[in-house]
Amino acid sequence: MSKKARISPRKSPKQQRSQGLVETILTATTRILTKGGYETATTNRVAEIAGVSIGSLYQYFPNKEALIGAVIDRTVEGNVRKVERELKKLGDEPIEEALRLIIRMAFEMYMGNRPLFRVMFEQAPRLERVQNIFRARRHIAGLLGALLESYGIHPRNRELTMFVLMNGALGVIQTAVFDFPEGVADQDMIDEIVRLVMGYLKELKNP
Amino acid sequence: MSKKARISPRKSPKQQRSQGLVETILTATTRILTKGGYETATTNRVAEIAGVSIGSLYQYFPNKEALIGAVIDRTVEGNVRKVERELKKLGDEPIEEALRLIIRMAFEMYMGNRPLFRVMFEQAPRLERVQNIFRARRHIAGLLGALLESYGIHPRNRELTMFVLMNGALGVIQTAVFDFPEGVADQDMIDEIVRLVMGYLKELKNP
Amino acid sequence: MSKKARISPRKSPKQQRSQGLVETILTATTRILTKGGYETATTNRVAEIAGVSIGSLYQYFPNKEALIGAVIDRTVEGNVRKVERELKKLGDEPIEEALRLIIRMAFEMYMGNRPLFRVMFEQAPRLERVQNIFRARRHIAGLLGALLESYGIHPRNRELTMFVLMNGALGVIQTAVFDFPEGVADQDMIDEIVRLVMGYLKELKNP
Amino acid sequence: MSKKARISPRKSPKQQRSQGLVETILTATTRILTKGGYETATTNRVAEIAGVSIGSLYQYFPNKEALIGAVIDRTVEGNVRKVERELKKLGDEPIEEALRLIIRMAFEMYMGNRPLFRVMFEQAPRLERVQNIFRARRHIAGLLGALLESYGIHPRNRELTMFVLMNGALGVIQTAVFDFPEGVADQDMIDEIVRLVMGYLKELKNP
DNA sequence: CATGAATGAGAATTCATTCAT
DNA sequence: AATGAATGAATTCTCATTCAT
Repeated sequence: MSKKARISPRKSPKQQRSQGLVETILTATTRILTKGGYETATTNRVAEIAGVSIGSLYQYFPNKEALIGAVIDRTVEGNVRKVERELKKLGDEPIEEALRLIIRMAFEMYMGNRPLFRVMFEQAPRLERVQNIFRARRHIAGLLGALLESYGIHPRNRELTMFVLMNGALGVIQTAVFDFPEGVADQDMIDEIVRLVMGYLKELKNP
Repeated sequence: MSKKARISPRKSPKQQRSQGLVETILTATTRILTKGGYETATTNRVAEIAGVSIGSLYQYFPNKEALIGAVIDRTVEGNVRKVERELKKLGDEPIEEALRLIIRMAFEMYMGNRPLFRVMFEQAPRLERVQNIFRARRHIAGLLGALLESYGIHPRNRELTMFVLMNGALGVIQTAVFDFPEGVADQDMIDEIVRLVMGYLKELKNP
Repeated sequence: MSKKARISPRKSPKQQRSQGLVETILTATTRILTKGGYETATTNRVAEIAGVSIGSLYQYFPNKEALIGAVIDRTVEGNVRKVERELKKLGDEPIEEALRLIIRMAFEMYMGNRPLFRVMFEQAPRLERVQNIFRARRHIAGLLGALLESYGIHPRNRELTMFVLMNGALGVIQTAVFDFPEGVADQDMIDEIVRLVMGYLKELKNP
Repeated sequence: MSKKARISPRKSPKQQRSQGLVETILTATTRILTKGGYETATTNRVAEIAGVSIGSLYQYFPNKEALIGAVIDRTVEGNVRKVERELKKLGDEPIEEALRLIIRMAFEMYMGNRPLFRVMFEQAPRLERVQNIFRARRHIAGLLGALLESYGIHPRNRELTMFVLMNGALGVIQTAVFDFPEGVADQDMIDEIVRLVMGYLKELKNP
């Protein structure tokens, strides 16, 4: 039995019925993953919760990896779209305020999906999905870079700068999601991350 | 009969022979984990690679979780000790230089153990080892806090500050470990993280 | 996740194929139990003998206990039904003759299933099946009590009387099954048990 | 690895130390068997409880079967001796009273060792120990036969009579040990068994 | 003789995947 | 296409037994 299986969906479902099926399955998988983690997400259970036969599941996902991978992709894409939407909403607020809004959004996004993020982080490597995740991050970094330019900030090495800025902030958020320091209010945490980012930006100007 | 199995080693190996055995098993596990990830680390395989019978393995680790947990603990402890050692070596260099040294050390530590860190981050939650990991982080954060104080830096909320500082830097490093930006030299990355941290510290003084 | 596993069948087999499967598995288990005792009845062996995959076995029995338990239940129920059938056949023969028929039936039932009865007695306690067995015994005791009443025998404490009568007779039969006295004909043994029971009944009348 | 192992002790221990060792091991085994049943009586556990090394245990018992077998033998022998002692104490009481005393003794013997008797009944067959048990029963049946003769009772087929008498009474007692009827006093149960036996004896005289 | 660390065959159970209907 | 019963390789873990010290 070959373990080297395809990771992309077996067929691109074009008919409505299939579309719905795929959607149902992905939603069920996401829910199970969110509730019980990877261990509880057996293919049979997914099919059962989705109200679909296990055979049908395998009609659309050649194996479990493809299924989990699709969930990750869908989640990542959804998040990217959400960020894009929020960025567009931004008006002419001062840079610090804009960053605070973005950071709060990220904070809430992670906090609201703790278990799923955990699974994503756990399983993405095995599933060769990390690249997708990192591509998404780079995409968002690009958007943020443009935002900063619009505020007149032109780092020497823009890619590197955005990498540090974004992953610095996310590093704090991610850890906070798992091990939030006692006695600290969410708001204070967000303020502090803003400080980290603002300090970095100032440092770039006057090193 | 409790199915909630012990997570600590079954017997504390006091005799030389056993000491060696435990060591051998942990080393083999680490190697397998490093090479092939959690999925490849079956208990039988560990025993085989360690050149030990499966029975002996279970003589010292009541179940697989305890084994993996022990590996995580051992690694965490080793890292903590290493950091402590490096911190002691620090002399009277300017603060920026001290931070650079510490950041480089962390950078190299992660880079040199990529796969193991991945497994640790993956499995720690299931094994209730996260607390150990975070405790270790907090311990180091405390040491770093003391270091900063020795440089005359007295944050208002020291715990929160150290949390942000440390996890901000580690966030960049961790991501870099998995997705290093192309065309960037290690040295540049380290410099940039130093900038992130220094900017944050200055921001604390003059907000 | 409860480790206290279900003891009842995992799914109630409604389709013909499954019905047959469950039947096949139970029959195979009974045969193995009869031939080699509990120790030889490994789940894998049962599956093999039944010509069924081990997976299928676990599809219908959540664990080994449930399997053995089902065998015991099935056997007990079968025996009860058999006794009921025989009791119905009874006509207007004199009481002694009626008892002789019943005793002979019990004698033959035990004799024909020696090893299975042994396993049942061995494993029933662990499997919490004893209650079922004793309930069955009490049920039959009730039927016998009614029979006696129809012959004008009204013991003071009917439950106790039936307990002694029935288990007295069964005690002899059970031992005989394992250690039949040499030089004694089955018929003589049965006659003697009838004497034991008749003597007891007379004693009740004229103590 | 041969499963057909010796069942008799590996060596007959003649030295005091060994005698004590064997005794200690048998006692520990009995205790474990009594408390937790056969499943809990692993050889390693027996050795531990006995305060003896597992190696020493195997010095005196070639395998587990021999160990359990020895426990059964010892228990059976002890019981036989106890019965003999009690029988000797009997004076010139009327036969019914003598029988009552004996039955009460048997009743108490079983009641006081429920779990051990259960194990004996379970494991004896596998261990080819049944013969010993039945031999002991026959021995006691012989003594009881002599007792009856001393009361002027001369059954036609003495062996068969004693078989029925003894196993009839024991059948009631054994079942009572596991499933005592509610609302019945021990004393009443014993009286009823006496009635069963007395009725049988009368039946022998005037059929 | 005693020790107890070491052994490894074998048992129960799971779950991704297939395929006859 | 859909179904879900059936499959069986693979995994964890136990415990009787051995043998070097």
